[in-house]
Amino acid sequence: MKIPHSFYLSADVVSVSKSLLGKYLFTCINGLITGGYIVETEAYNGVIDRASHAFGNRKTSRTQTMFMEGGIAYIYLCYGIHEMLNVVTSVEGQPHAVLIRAIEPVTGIDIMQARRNMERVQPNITAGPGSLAKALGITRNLNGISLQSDALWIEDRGLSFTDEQIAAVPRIGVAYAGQDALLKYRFYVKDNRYVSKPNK
DNA sequence: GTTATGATCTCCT
DNA sequence: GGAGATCATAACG
Repeated sequence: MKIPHSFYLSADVVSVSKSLLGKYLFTCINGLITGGYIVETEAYNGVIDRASHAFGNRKTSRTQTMFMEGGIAYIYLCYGIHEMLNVVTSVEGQPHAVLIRAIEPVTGIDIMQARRNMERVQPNITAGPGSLAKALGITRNLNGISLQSDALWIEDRGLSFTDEQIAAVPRIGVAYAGQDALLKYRFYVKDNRYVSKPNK
């Protein structure tokens, strides 16, 4: 059921980002399984992408996870508050990653609701990378974990979308990246309630 | 050692 | 529509 390791070794992070739409993402934290299918992603295209932490081949203790072989998770803290989940792709030495921005919840919705302190289930329970990580119980101690593990993994259950159902637009929150901020590296399923709203 | 800032979200007006 | 939260990271001295 888990997507094979070879899937993540593709050199084309943009097409992997697109392919991940409709795939099922799960976590098992403290024995609690939560997950759903991915409806929004963004591609971070290695050393030539100004929006990427690894731009210019910048190797630091934080970014070393991105330089490892694909098929693992890159998780980091942003704005001092939010954990972000990325899927590392391509071969060792190529710091490509896909930011998972939103899922449509399927499994363990009550658990996600409790983690988010929400009285009612609303679409924004898993819309946006920070919310998504919180709902799934993802923290930095999962940084570098294999996607073949039993704590964090992605499955293919046969769901997929056509090009007409997928929108490609510029990424969110990367205005500092100059020209690269214009690249259409954000992909989402049109008309899905769980896609994050652009914050402005 | 110090400082500026961010792949964001929530609450307030 | 806008500001505050809150801290690891990276660049600089």
